[in-house]
Amino acid sequence: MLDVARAAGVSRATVSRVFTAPSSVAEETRTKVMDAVAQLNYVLNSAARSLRSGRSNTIALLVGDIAQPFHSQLAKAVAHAAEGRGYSVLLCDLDHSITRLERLLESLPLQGVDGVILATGDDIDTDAVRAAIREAEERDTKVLLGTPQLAGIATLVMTTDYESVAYQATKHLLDQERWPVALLGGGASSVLSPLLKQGYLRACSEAGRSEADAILAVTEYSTDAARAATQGLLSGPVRPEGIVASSVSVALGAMSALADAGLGTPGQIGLVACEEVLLAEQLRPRLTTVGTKLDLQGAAMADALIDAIQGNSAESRDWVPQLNLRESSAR
Amino acid sequence: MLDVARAAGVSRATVSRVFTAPSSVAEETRTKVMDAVAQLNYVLNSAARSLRSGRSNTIALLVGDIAQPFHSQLAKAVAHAAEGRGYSVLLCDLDHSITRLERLLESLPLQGVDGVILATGDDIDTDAVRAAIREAEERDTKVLLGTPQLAGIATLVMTTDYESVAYQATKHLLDQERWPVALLGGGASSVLSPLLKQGYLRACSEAGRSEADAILAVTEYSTDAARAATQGLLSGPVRPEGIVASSVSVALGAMSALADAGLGTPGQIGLVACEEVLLAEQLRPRLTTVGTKLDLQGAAMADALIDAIQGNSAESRDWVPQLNLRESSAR
DNA sequence: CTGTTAGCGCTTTCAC
DNA sequence: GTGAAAGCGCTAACAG
Repeated sequence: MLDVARAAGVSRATVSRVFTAPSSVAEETRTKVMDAVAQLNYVLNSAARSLRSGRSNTIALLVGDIAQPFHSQLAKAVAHAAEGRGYSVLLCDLDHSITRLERLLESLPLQGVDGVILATGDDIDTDAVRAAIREAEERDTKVLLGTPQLAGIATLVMTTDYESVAYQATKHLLDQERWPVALLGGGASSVLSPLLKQGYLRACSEAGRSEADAILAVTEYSTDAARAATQGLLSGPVRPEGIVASSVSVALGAMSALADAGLGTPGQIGLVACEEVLLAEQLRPRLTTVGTKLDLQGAAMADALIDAIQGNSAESRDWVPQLNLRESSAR
Repeated sequence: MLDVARAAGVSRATVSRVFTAPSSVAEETRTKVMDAVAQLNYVLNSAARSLRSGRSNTIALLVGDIAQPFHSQLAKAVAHAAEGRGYSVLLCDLDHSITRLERLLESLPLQGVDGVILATGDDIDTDAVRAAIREAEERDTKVLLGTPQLAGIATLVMTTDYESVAYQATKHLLDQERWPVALLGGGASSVLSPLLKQGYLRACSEAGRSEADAILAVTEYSTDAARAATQGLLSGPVRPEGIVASSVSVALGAMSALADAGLGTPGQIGLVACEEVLLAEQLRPRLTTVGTKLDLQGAAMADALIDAIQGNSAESRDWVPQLNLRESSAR
């Protein structure tokens, strides 16, 4: 830095200012410095910068499972938005482990990340997590929650309205005169389950169907479990004409079971998944979904978090999902 | 740190040594320090540490497209292995842009990452990339290449033998007495294409099929393009009895076209994909693949890179893929 | 608008 | 086996 300063005939402080507060430096001086920087191929040392300023220009992205399309698409959007604003993204895969989450939430702020995005559908409401989030915020590490849980506790929340997701999915099938319609998924590990159930039941009752006739096929969020559950449904006393799958994995299980039962062709049993991912377009039949645009939502998450970090006002937001009509629910 | 030192009745230097070279500190002193650390809830400041030591305990993972299952599964494995060794992972999505790659390769080493894993199948052989890798190595930032390209240039290379992938996939179909067998995919943007083609042709010629009878259905690596290409194949003069799809996306396109043509049921046209991902198990028909175990390969990548960073001997390796027999190629 | 100054918290010789 | 001392490269008051 001293070399640059000398080459430009200024002090190191001025060189620093050119990077941190360009507007506070005279136009002319700035160009001189920039020239010297270019000439000497100078780059700021980020470690020194972090040490001195207390900011690392790094955010951590914590996801339930990066191998899931939903999370990897979200990660992509977050990474691009962050890069655009000069931030690096630390990838932390929780692998559905709450212990790991607690550990990360405790260590990351001390590690020096400026912010954390927490995106998972898993149940994470423990004392340790609450305490860690509170501590993080006290240490001036901003936390953005991408889950309906713990909403009050973090400065920023950016969730999807999952009640509406299931409502729209169910209503769509009911509007096609399908009945019964089953809700598939909703294992206890996910905090989305009760929300999806609410939306499902609301659509049912609005359509004049009693709760007693509703079919809640509770199953874990794995494809295998969902396939088995669907098989049970198909061979049960009342075969559903529509299925609302709580995730894409679950929908894949349902599709398998339908295909095995010779019901794979669109038009017979309607299927809607409660997540919008690229894969939906690549399957056959193409999968109807209800969900938000992940690229927009991910970018908004990064932007909001970085705004908060930089002291700009940032707004929490509840995202309204949309129906993406495709073949799997064609009439 | 001073607090800890005082509480333990030692100097700051000793506290530091407890973290950096525990074996150089007397057993007794070490426990005293550890106790003080626990008591005071002390954590090393990573920025200061990086500044002073010149190491950041951070590696960057550059992937062609994190939204692709192949890359997100790899990322998961890398993240876990790195975490286990005390390293953080910076996620960089190239989004298939070589400009972005060049920029990252130039900036990351200066940013202070200790190592870089570059995993993409795209063609990245430009002067700028070669220069950037060389410079990175000169700056003591280790580079691990997860691509068959530029092999000589980086200290570490960890590739999959894609010639063998296509060879095995093709041979598997030929062994089932299927003919003709088409190779689907292989657009010019991917450096894997020529390797896959080689393996495919080798299997054909070993089975006594002449190159003239081979079917190379060149298409981009997108599902839509692959579907169209498969449709062309099915309505062409010689309908193939087997298809080797160069990626899962391509295989999805082929599956769509087969389903549309009423050939979706296993047993009619055999399909094998040249990547092993979790999704293969979730589809119906389940997709036969040839590929390596991504969790092992990703972990090995992280381990090798970190070994190299830490000055331990690290070995490059060419991974031998395996056939994962599933329904899509059932007889 | 620019320079001076005083560290940020840690590691690492070098003595002892 | 441990301590003293000297910075790593940068930023942020504070003057001017």
